Amino acid sequence: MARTPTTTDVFNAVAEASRRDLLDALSSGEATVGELAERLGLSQPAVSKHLGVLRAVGVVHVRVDGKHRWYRLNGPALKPIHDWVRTFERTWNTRLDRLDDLLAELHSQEKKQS
Amino acid sequence: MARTPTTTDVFNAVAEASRRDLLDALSSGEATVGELAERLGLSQPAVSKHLGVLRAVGVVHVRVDGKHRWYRLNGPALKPIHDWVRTFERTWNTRLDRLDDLLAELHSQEKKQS
DNA sequence: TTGACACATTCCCATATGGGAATATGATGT
DNA sequence: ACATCATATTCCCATATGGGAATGTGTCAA
Repeated sequence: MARTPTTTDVFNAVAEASRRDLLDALSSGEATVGELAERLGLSQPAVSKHLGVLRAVGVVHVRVDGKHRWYRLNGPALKPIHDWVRTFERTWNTRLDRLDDLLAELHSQEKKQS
Repeated sequence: MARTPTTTDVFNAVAEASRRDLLDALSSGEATVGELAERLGLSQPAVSKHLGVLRAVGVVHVRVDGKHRWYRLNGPALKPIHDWVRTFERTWNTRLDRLDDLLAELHSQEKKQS
């Protein structure tokens, strides 16, 4: 057999750096194919295809609006990756590190609410 | 161009399910190629090749011991994945969820120390 | 209807894959 | 030296890739 198809699961879909870049770009909100193409310096067909893969594994959703297509991030689809890699977290993170992380996050959350 | 080579980075190396299985198996400690092959039901050459990829991206290390080769997990090499996917954590996790996670982990750590 | 626009799809190609089978390498025991 | 064991490597092949170029599709405005 050949290599596992990119649309098999989120792990394979996200292996490609351009697709991770697309998700990063979408984390700030909805975006159009053209916008993404310009932001990432990719051709329009390239972006369309990458978004097709990301859509196939459910990590992005589309909203059709006239001749535009608004792509939106669907974060929870990335959870399997998080859950898996989290198993190994203890190999580099101590409990105190994690507490620091949590406190830092609580702080940033407080800021956003003020 | 073709697809990004598996040895490019950890993301690509870990996209293949068999290689994730290998890492899972190694999380309980060092293991031999033969052991891994039997545990995962893979052929010896297959395991050797997969380990080669994992080694190329630094997520496993080898220790030569006579005619045996003890492979060992190098967890921190997975951190880039964790760091990246963590950016999206807030899309599915609330602060309280994370607190629950932390408490659960502290509990399990306490158990291991008794 | 026609044209312009925003995307999606198709066709092309060089390239790497993972798996099996076969073979090479290297260390050990006799 | 030799046979054996544990791994690595090579050769094979079907298959999918990502990118560019070209083309198809659907929507809007005049």
